Amino acid sequence: MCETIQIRDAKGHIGQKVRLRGWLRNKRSGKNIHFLIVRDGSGEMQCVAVGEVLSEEAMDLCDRMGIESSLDVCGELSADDRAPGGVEMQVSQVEALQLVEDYPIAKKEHGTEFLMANRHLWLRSSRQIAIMRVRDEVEKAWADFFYDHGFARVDTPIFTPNAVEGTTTLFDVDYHGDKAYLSQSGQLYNEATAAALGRVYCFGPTFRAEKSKTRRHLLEFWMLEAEAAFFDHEDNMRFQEELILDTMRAVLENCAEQLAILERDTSKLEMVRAPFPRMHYRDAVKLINEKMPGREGEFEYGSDFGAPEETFLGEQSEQPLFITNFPANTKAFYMKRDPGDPETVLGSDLLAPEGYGELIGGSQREDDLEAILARVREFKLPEEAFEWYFDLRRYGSVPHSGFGIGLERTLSWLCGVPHIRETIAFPRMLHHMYP
RNA sequence: UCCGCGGUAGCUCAACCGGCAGAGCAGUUGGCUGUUAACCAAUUGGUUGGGGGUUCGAGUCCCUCCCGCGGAGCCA
Repeated sequence: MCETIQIRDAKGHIGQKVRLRGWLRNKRSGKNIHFLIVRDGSGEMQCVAVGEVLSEEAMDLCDRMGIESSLDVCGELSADDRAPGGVEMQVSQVEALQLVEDYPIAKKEHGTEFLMANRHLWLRSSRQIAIMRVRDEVEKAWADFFYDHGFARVDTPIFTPNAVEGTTTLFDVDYHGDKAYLSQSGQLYNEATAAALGRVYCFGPTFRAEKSKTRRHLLEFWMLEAEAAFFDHEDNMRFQEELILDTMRAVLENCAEQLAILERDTSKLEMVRAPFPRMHYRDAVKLINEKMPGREGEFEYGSDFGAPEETFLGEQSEQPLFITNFPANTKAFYMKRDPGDPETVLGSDLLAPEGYGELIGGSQREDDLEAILARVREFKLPEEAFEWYFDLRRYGSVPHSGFGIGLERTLSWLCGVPHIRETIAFPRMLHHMYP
């Protein structure tokens, strides 16, 4: 038996007889010849089966083998321009692990409903495989980036005892008689671990029970949240710029093939440069009221931007855009007020270019005990639940900042995928939990 | 939750003013020595989302429920 290889390594085995194990992506047949397109997860290979070489039984097997049959083939690899990818296999031996005759997903178009109901099979398509590869690349890039910058990954709990924000909808679960909530952020815990390790981040699933039904919302999504002691608002934004640039570099360098499958216009990514433009909330409101088609003069100072405003602002520039200094009453209680502009906070949202929406939300945190107590009271939050958090302001409080970045939204932008449901293997959406 | 659109063959869709429910793909059978979503020919396949109503007659009109899609709201 010859050596089993992964298709991605095929170019290094030209002239050798090798073995592939995988699934039949597609098949084209002529008299006495079958072109088996084999997929093994790492790539695709055209395997040519001809009657002159194979037994009658083997040719008959190829004839009966349907799309997504699992198979085991051996043969010599040769360079051939007629093969997609430039390398093909002359099959000398073929075995089916399982013959499939009725694979539900056809080669032609399908609707969203059908594909979502068959998400477990849809994942086998080239486009979905490409997106999952980019996702893997981004996760690796993030892990490397934070490690290289001295951040320790300290994961935060998913069960949490209370609602951090009064207005937000959380999923509740029975915690042996007590009510617990699924985490919507590890931020407060990050502040505790940052006081222990200096620079930390957590990365995990985040749950939001809002009844959002849009192309950029999931009920369960993955968020990376970073927190750094002694970072101020400016340090925080500069660090976010570095993260975005490094993520983009990793994807452009290592996922060119995937971006090509996704037909992503990479020139749009290549032109991204730091520093990203920064826009004061007040100026963003002014811009919307002066320039946004159909909404001139309609936007009220003091409210948060909706999806159309975010899209409009994102489209104003080819660079990611920081919106800073939101009015304090629209943002979370822990954000520090801007001493030079006390109605606003030292926080920023980073909007992706091309209208892909908000990627990052970050801020410098309020580090003064009296100020944060006042904010908790102002927001009518249960003080006793935050006692441990106030301790962080009682024992060695320091200026610190952090941010959260959504993995799926980052992928939507990098991959040029308009709907977030394709950026996670099994999306959890409003009224949609199967498979 | 609200607004809009939709549900017809396994899949993607068509069916004019209410008048015999149709095509492409898939499947099946046959053909083709190099295909690139292979191609060519033939062929199978229907409780038109469920329930109720109007009508001589309903995929089509009305009521109602269910499901999906797009958007809004909501949303560190």
